[in-house]
Amino acid sequence: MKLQELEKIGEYIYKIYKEGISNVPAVVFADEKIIDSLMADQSLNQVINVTSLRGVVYVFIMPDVHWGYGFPIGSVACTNYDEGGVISPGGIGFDINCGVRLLKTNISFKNLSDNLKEKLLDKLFEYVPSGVASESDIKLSKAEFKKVVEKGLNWAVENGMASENEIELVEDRGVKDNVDVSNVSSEAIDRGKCQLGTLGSGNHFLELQVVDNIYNDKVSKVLGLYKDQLVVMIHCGSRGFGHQVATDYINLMLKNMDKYNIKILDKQLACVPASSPEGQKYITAMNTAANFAHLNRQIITHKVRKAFREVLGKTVSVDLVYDISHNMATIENYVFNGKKVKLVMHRKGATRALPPFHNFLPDKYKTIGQPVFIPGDMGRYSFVLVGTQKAYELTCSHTCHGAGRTKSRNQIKKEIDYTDLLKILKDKGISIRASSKATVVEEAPEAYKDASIVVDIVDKVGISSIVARLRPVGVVKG
DNA sequence: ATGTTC
Repeated sequence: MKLQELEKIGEYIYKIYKEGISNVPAVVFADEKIIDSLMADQSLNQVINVTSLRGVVYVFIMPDVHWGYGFPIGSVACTNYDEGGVISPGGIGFDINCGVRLLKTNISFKNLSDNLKEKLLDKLFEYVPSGVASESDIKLSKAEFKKVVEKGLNWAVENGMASENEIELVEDRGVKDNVDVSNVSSEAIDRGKCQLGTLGSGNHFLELQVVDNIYNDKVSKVLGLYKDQLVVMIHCGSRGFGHQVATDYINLMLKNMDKYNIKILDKQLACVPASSPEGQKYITAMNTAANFAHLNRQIITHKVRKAFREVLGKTVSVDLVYDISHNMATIENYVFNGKKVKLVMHRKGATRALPPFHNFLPDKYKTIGQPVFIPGDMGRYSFVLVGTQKAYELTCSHTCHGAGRTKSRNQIKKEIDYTDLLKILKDKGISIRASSKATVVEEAPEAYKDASIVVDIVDKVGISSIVARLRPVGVVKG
């Protein structure tokens, strides 16, 4: 390669740098096959575009990388806050604070009859609205909604949908600092006020899963996970609310970039200095949407508990393991390569993977590092990992977020038939409830890499450490 | 991802 320099710098580690464009190299964690597909794809240009942003100091690309809006999904972009480093909504994504939470039950899967599993899925599908325009049974006025999103998970505690102990297991206790709903548009509030406790569509899901394999007994024990245990994984975000916040601020930034003399290679990289008035406003609006997403996953958890109790009785327990975010930006002082910098850390399809004894960790997980959940596709596996010291040193404490798409929605629709897919899943013991057949086909396992491949890479590189494998047995989709 | 192509 000439201008687009790709250099292998270690086992599963590459650098990408384009002379005259990149301010810093992107460090890519991948195997050869992933590198090949990256080089053949638009996502290569997106990686290079990110390395050209003003004030960018570190770019990390994860093995689940694929094309996204402006920034590739599977990227971490850190800019220097004190030196005019930018913040860009495209580096966070439209679904602000999309994330995953894992719930553990006190039920062994072998004790759950098919009949009860089906009943449970019926109830879950009934109680958790899913699909694009789905609305919640919680309908708030605009004024009420504003208070609710400012309170974040504290509102769930006040309303009996979460316990004080439980919210310790959510990043920032589910209440972001620096929230200001007055920087959120009236349209966003309109879209969000009837969507709390709804799943959404696309790759979002609620799954009944079984702990299928344990790779680390000690850590599993601390997390309260054991083989054959029934668990619940929830993957969703901030719905139309976050989407509108992102849209509003992309437009605002496009209008204001000239003022800061910012030139970008793609309109989708719209950005302003994080310390500018527009940047500050976006940060407060993004944090408000982040509160929404935490609350959304919490309210869904409450509904899951209701469904479980009705089907399985009062002795059933459904406890939060942890709640992670994979579309978010934070501003943090970080010591990297011996240098202390205030970083604007954009993570888009990337998960925080904090090392053991990090300040941000809840007491019960201090010794093991931050729990990391990597959802795979509906037919194969999802994974539990933990953050490591090596992630602190190599990626400012980040790892991957999923399997990564290999086929577009349109492509997979041409290849897979809904009825065939349902039969294949049924033969594997996986039942489905979905509000849209098209969505199920778009999310077919064949449209994704096997999450095992991605997880194996991050584990071997050491930017997180594998703990357990989870296998889906029931799926609720939008 | 999304009141599914502003």
